Amino acid sequence: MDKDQNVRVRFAPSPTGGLHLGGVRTALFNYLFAKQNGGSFVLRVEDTDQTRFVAGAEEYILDCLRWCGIEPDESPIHGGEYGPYRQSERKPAYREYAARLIASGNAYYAFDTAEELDTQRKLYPNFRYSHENRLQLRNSLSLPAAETERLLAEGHPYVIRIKMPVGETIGFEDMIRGVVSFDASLVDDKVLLKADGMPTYHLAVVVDDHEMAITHAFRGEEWLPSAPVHILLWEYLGWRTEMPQWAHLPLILKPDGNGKLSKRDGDRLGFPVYAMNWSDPKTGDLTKGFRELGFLPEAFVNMLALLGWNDGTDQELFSLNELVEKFTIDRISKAGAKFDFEKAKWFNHEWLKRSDDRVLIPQLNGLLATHGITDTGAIGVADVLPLVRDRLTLLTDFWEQAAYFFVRPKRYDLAAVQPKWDVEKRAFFADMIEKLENFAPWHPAELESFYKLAIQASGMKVGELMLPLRIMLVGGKFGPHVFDIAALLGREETVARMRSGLGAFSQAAP
RNA sequence: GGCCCGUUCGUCUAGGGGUUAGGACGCAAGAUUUUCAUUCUUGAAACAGGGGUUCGAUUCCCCUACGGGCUACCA
Repeated sequence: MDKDQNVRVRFAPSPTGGLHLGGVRTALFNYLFAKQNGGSFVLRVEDTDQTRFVAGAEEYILDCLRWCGIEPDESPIHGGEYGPYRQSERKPAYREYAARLIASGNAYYAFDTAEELDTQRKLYPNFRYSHENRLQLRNSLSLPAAETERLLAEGHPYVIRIKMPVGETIGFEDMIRGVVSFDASLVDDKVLLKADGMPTYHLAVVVDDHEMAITHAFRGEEWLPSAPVHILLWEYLGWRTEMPQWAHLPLILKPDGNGKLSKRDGDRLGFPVYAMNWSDPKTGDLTKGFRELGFLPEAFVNMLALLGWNDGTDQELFSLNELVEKFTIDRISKAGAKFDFEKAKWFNHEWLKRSDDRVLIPQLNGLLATHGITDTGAIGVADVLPLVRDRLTLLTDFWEQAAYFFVRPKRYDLAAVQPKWDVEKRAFFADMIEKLENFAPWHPAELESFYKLAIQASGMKVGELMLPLRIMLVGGKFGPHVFDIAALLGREETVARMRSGLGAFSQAAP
């Protein structure tokens, strides 16, 4: 791979909906390679098919990339020297090049209707529009020139197809897979320009990559079979020496069973497949995203990068900057990888443990706000975070791990207290509440020894009196050390919670 | 069916002609924690099969099997 100063790498999604895991990873690898080589990362929108264009999708894609820390150098929104960056705005160019291909004899007009092609497909199970049958079909190769002229003049709908050669082997060197070759006569005459005048991906990607001076392109492995068509177009258009270097990335597969990971798998197995929430403006359907589930972008990016790439050491945790520094194409694996949500959560746990408080606090305040807490009062997220951070896998776990610092327990895990609750314990707590009202200093260690001494004096077991206290303060059998909690809650709040807890326990099992 | 790509623990993977085939997730056991987690330690767990080449193949070659992708006027 060259360290060319003019490296230009593009990511060209179709804006038809949310950005799928595979899409984000493709974008990431494109970005890493561009940055590593001091080049430009270009976001181009392949909105070829107007009927499938979804409002807001373009901004959504950009937001997802930004959340991941990827800022394009050029895009429909940023602009740039090579614009426009929307395929729909580049329409005239495609027609022109399609015409050029016809003139050079490498493409032809085809007038076959959808029905006619359907009939062919029913007649011949393995129908392919190719050199084997193109002379029997209705196109400018089979029809007399005059007839073609007439059909065009009368405005009959037509498509333009590439004329694949016979007996040629088309090969190229994939940056990941090495030499890949195809027998051109086995590839069909793909449509390049549709009846509506819009290009198919095949024509568009070649023309756009050329006009945008793209030097390297990472795309999913599903594109490998159409590579011969693209190579031929680069050649027929006279640009073969300027063709970008390609890397076909292995696919991300379903965790169970077989096949490509799809949006449905997420719904079915209970994990997101999109980076961020996406609500389809047409159907109103909401597809959940990693961000909203409580993933940190650092963890998301890290997880994605390690799905099919590693640096050859045992290191698994990488920041985006480290990835830029260490990324190498030759360490991308060739085989598809099954997505593992458990591992994804582990990455998040690790990133949560090592993220700076200043990064987490605003996000956690945002989380509290979604639960209706806009003013945390005397105790802030910053006070609570050190106590619970190691217990978090997702950012959103903060609510169940720490909500009791901000809101008094609404109900108690009575089942855990009831069986062993008795008059003696009730008396102990009544007494303890009184004593605590005057106890100082209000620190975890002092509170703990004071409490334990009182237990000893009562003759009861320590274990039996710790759990009820915990449940009074937080409501259940969870949370950090109970005296840390009491210390942070403060005297007034601790005593108040003990009072109402004592009331509830006594009522349930007097 | 045809074409293309692939195949190391359940999963993500390291390795590479001679290794006790390494790590991570998950799982199991133990320790710590008078809650629940975290953490720590330990354990079970893999080279798809068959032929070559070779003193020696998991590693290189071929075949088979299996998996995946593509086979649209979708990208």
